[in-house]
Amino acid sequence: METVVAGLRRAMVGQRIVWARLLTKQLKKVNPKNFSKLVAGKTVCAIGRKGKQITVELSDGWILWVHLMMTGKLWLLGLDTPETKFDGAVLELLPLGKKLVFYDQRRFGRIKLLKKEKLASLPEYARLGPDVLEVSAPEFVGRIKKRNRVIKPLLLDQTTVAGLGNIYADESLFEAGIHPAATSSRLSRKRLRRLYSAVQGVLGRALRAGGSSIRDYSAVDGQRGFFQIEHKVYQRTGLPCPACGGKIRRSVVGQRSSHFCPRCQKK
DNA sequence: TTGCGTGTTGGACA
DNA sequence: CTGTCCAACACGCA
Repeated sequence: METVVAGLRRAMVGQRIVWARLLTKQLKKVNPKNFSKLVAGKTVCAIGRKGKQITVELSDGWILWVHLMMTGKLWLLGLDTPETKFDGAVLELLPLGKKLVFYDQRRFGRIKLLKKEKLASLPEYARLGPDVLEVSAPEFVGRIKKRNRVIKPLLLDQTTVAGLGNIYADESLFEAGIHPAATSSRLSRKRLRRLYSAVQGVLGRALRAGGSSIRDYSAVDGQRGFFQIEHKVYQRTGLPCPACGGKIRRSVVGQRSSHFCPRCQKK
């Protein structure tokens, strides 16, 4: 996410949108036919991110808000790149000479067009806890400690902390030696501080490696597979634990698959 | 052929 | 407050 946003920011800020097209019917208040009229001629003045939500701020105070969900992508592609049936929105940028494409195979992703001052009251935005890359250790520990929930789903709950997904949650819990089904309120502050360090360490390494952690995740230019992160437990069911050599197990916790080492990770 | 699993979230319901 | 089930959707894979 952060890598995607950084790439978009580098390329898009200051660019003028000369043409746009909306192909999804998601924007109930915006007629697809008027979409281009609403955004064309505007300049991109900033790209923001909180948790997994991305904002493209335009020069007239409107914001294009995007959540990529499972399979959404934001790509900067050559103007001659053919359209696909999974393109949800397209913005043509000059003088860059590329188009920003919101591509989403499974169509879970969401986009909205709203005034800047309405962002804070957007329910899904207002709900978010502090961004995981900005939260302090004491706040992280406090927010988890005061809840009485299974730790893995609590980490995935974006109101706890915004930005953690299934892969990094599994990797972080492994790094911290905490079982995904452990109860949040029963974890000692010491272990939660260790979890905080693990989260920051895992995310820091991922960022330094270029951000992508999965096979078909792609950089903004659509090139794929450049930066592969070695997962220690995620989708390594049955393989040896990198720490103790025991078998990594998979179980479902809070309706999401979880990968962990039963020997290294305790409740 | 069929069913399962996949990076996410929100709503209904107990 | 907490947990569970399901839905949105397309596709790879055994």
